[in-house]
Order: sequence, then structure tokens, then C-alpha cells
Amino acid sequence: MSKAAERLKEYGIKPSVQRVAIMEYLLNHKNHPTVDMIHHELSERIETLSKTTIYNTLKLFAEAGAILTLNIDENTTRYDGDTSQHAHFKCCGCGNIFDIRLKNEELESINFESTSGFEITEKELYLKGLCPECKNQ
Amino acid sequence: MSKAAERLKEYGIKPSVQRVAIMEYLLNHKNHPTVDMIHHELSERIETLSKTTIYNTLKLFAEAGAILTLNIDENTTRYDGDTSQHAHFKCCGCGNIFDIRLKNEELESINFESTSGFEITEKELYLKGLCPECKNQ
DNA sequence: TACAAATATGTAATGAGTACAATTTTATAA
DNA sequence: TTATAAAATTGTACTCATTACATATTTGTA
Repeated sequence: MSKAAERLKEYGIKPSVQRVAIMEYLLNHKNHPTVDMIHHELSERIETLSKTTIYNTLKLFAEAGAILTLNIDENTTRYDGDTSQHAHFKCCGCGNIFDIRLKNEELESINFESTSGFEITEKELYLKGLCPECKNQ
Repeated sequence: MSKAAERLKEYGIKPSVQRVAIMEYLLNHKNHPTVDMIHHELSERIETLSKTTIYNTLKLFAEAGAILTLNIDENTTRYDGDTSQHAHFKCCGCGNIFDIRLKNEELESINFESTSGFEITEKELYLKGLCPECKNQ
């Protein structure tokens, strides 16, 4: 079984050609794609693949916790198949989004002054600025 | 001079009735409003105030660094007149957005494994979950 | 007062995302 | 295998936040 299919099983999601293809794309591409990017790429292989299916599928994945939904981009939602702890960096020059690895438990250890009573289920750290390439131009 | 007008001056923004009113709203409301919320509230006082003006003005403020633009909400942009360091919490129950104070320099002290060459100009920490009120229901 | 530059406004257009009805695929049972 | 129900996919129409743009108003200045 492919890694993508395994991952779906792991999260209790029934596999289908479309679902496996979408998960596969997310696992093999670290570019934090938009729906359009996924559709453009996959519709070459799966000619009838509709954007609605991609939207539905990504929502299904995200609600199951199998992928991350990123709102770092102002215009459009981005998706990430890597659910391990890390931050995201958006370059204001080229627009690309980079993974920023954190040392172990770095986000867990942040000290808040006032979260008593709040139940935190999700933490996202977004950074912006210039990537190394854009910085040297 | 009002606090709002002072703030505009501080960031090199020429004041106008509309600009002062919008900044005033942001300084007096900690609800991280949307454009619609600002428009709904202010158009009672300034009858001709258009949404386009609010969009333009908020963009102007944000680019000058006088306010923050938040993408914590999936559907719509929220704005924050408090530019001091703090995180944001969105309650999945009521949808409200809360300020979460951080201890001094907490965000600065996060250790990244791999930011060499990146120029970071902005950091946003978004939390999600349930607020105290929604948790008890 | 006259004129130019800066602001503000209203309408039309864009485009991401969703609702929904129709179609296709999959699973199940006789 | 066949019939049938449930699940998944698809395409179209729609919503709604945001932007583009042309026009109108206000402000600053000579």
C-alpha cells in the first residue's frame, strides 16, 4: 500500500483514486499548495477531477487531522501534509512558503500570561519577511 | 489632539475625518473587527463612509505599521489596533477572537533550527480552541 | 479665487470558496 | 450475477470578501 493510502487508513478515511492522489501530492510536495495548484497538477492524470472534490477532500483531511490548513497567505488557503510541529515562513518577495523547523517542544513551552480557562487545540506560528534568495537581490 | 489623531501623526499619516474615526474605532475596540463591523458601526456617524474607503484606509495603516492585519479567521480579514507583542486566540465555539498576552520577549526567544539567511520582519502566533465561556457549555 | 494633488465614494468586476442537484462509483445483500 | 442503497464525485450556479477604476469631493497652496 502506498504511503498516502496508509495515511488515509491511519486517520480512518476510506481511500479512493482521488483521495489517494491528493494525499500523495501533499506528501510529495513541500510547497504548501493551493487548491488551484493541486487541481492543475492532478487533472493531467485524473482528467475529470473537479475542484469541488479537492475542496471537499481537503476539508475532510483537515477535519480528521491528517493535514494542516494554513492561512498565512492573505488571498487563498494553503495546505500542508506535514502535521509535525513546525512554523511557516512566507516570503514577501517571491511569495513562497517555507517550513521552519522548531526545536523540540518549542511551541509548547511558550509562556502565556492569561490562558487559564482557554482550551487550546491548535497553534500556528506564521513568520513573514524575505527568504535568503530574495534577500540577495 | 485625540489619541487616534496622534497615532496617525506618529506614523506619518495625514488625518482625515474618516481615518481618525477608523483608527479611533480600532483603539477603542478590542474585538479585532472586520471591515463590515467597522462599516456598520461608523456609518451611523459618517453617513457617506464607503467600504472602499475602509479597505483603503486599513491597508494604508497596515503598511505604515500602525495596525495589525490578522488572518486567523478563514473567511475574512480582521484588524487590530494594538501592535504590541501578543498572540491571538480564536474560539471555534463563538467565533470571537481574544488577545493572549505573552511574557516579555517570549516570541523573540523562540529557537528555530533553520532561519539562517531568512530576514524575519513579522511574527504572528495564532491559537484556536474553546474560550472559557464556550468550554463550560 | 483658481488650480492641482490628495482623499473619498460608488459601481462593476474578480476570484476563492460553497451549495446543491445530478451522476458515477462502491458496497452489500438477495 | 443482479438489484439496490449509500458514498463519493462532478459541474453549475451562487455567495461574498476584496479590488479596480472612474467620478466626485476635499484639502492645500499660489
